[in-house]
Amino acid sequence: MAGIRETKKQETRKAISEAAMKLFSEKGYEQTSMEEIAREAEIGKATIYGYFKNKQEIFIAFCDEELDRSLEKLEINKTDNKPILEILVGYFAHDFLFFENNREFASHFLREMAFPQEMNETTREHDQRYLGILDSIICHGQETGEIDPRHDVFLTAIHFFSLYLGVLVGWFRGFVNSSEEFEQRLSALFRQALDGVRP
Amino acid sequence: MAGIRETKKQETRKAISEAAMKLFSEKGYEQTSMEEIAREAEIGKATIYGYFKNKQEIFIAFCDEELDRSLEKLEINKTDNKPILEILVGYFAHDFLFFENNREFASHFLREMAFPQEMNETTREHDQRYLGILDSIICHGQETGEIDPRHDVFLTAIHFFSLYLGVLVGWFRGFVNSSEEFEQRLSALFRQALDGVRP
DNA sequence: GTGAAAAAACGAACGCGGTCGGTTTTTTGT
DNA sequence: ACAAAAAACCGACCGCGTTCGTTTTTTCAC
Repeated sequence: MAGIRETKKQETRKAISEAAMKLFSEKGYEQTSMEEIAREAEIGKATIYGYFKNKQEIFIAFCDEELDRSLEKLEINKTDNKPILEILVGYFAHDFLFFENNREFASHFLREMAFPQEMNETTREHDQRYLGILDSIICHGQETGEIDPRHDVFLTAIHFFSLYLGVLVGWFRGFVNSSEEFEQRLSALFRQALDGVRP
Repeated sequence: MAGIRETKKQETRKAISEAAMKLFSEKGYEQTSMEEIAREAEIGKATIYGYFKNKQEIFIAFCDEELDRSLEKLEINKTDNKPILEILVGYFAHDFLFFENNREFASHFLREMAFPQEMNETTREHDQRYLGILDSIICHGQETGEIDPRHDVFLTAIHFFSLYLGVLVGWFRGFVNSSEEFEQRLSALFRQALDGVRP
């Protein structure tokens, strides 16, 4: 039976992933040791390294799943007939929800996402997927005539994403303190982006 | 003589700082151990912890000095009579120089700066100083009539800073690969911010 | 079935960041 | 001048992430 090994391997991987997820959620990333994860998954500490390159990678895997779930939801209700400003704010506000509920995770996650130590395939995939959705929102805006079609779609997507990132940083640094304030700032910046700041 | 202790203390601190700087530059942050820093500074490992809270903080101190030097230069030649776009791009391009020449540092530094584990006084000071300069550039733009004075100065400063951050992230993720490309992207985004993206 | 090769699991050990307790050096007060 | 207080210093140690070498389990040709 060529399947037994493979099945067991997948089970072990899942056990590690779930153990880590549980402990990370309960006590935070730093406060969870590899030994505890191993104990929870009922395997030896060293065995983990056959499945994940290091502790950080277990965390990233967890975040990836979370992000996947998050992106799935987003891809569904993007065809609304709302003004572009609302769609964009809604998109990022949804994204922000996860960060707000998992501040410690968010810090780790964004560090890795914004300034990765090494770019791997998964990371690149996420980039593409994330920016792809943004692109389609911008395109939609061009179709409804809310955005000038002469503007490069990718560049414009980057523009709005940058503003989101800026507000996120503001949140981490204590300039923004609630989700209401978050959306408000984001709206204000997006309006500037749409209308420009020239007289 | 109340001076002997103080003098020696300063000397030791400097020795640690210089030893760390030297080793970080030579072999990178991760590859430099506290023991090596201690050996280079000709003190015991534990002594370092009387001067710096942890390894990260030695690094931050180094970056702070570098940033100070960088900001000093910037504050001087801001009264040029160039168009606002050029001033802004010049401002950030100058900032980027340091990152480009110290990529590994930059990654660590920006992680800490954008998503700090804890906000301390020094960090807040830098925020204020950095945004203060940006504020004054924006004000200058309002005076020359290039920026609508009805826009909030702080918000507009955040806007341009966010775009800079976005391009930086792009650089780290491999979307931007040279300082020329960097300035080009930045200019394009700034132009969008100035003129808006509506038809 | 059987035995050898391949894969997976893991106990033991390593390296490094960080801490503790005790010793030495400097300052202070008389 | 000299003890007592304070500050600086450091050897030894701890905990954790990661690696190594060995043992156990699985596979598969015969």
